[in-house]
Amino acid sequence: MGLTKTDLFTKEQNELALLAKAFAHPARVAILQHLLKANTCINSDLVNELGLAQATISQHLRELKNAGLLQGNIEGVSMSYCIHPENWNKVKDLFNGMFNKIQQGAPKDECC
Amino acid sequence: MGLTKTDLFTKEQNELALLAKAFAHPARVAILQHLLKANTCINSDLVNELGLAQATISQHLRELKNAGLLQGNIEGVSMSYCIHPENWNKVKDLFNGMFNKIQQGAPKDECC
DNA sequence: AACAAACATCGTAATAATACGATATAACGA
DNA sequence: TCGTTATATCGTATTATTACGATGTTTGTT
Repeated sequence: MGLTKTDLFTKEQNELALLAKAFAHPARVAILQHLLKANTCINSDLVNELGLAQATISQHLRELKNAGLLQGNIEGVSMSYCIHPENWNKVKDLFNGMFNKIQQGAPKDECC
Repeated sequence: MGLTKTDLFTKEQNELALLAKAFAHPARVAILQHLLKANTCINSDLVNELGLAQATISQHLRELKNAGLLQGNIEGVSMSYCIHPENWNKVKDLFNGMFNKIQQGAPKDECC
């Protein structure tokens, strides 16, 4: 036990869950929000900004990159990160595909 | 260590992360998708639908309820769950507030 | 070449999440 | 009342996440 049963679910369900997991830590939300403002940043910017250790920031950046939300470019001695625009919009559409499935004028006493 | 440093982040960042965590498991995504279609369901529906144990489904339902995404009503001997419409729309707006902050016509070589 | 700056990765301790059997509770029907 | 049905909760084994010091690697500088 303790292991998510991935095979029980659809590809879309697993994909959505993995993406949500990328957003599921305040440090990663903070990194994304910082990037939305600043466009670009490096590891040490975030260490100063957030107050977490360098190794911790690096780990969060890797997870965001693995999820496809960020891309990184070598910029001299440092690593420049930014949001991956295409993927960002795909993720946005994927979430909204779910968010918008709700019936707005739902029958009043259908449920709760 | 191993404990998220909530105090380092803003209220919004922590709130977004908590909500994302609710979406961060394929079983919970599946439950939400089922509810978007069926409007209403009970625990045992989901046990049949998803193939997880009753206790596991109950646990996932509680997490979705705690996150404010679901509401539940006693319906005779069973518990009827549905999506919480107001909160659902609030969550949608919260996520889109982030998703839409990206500059669409971003400068080409600004970053990556 | 030697040093510094910027990161990534490793190792690991602490904590959280996942899954489910077992058990408790509450409502309905015979 | 007694049994059945539907769930919630408890306990717990397993796995995943989080955080950071230590160390390695790469690039630029003197």
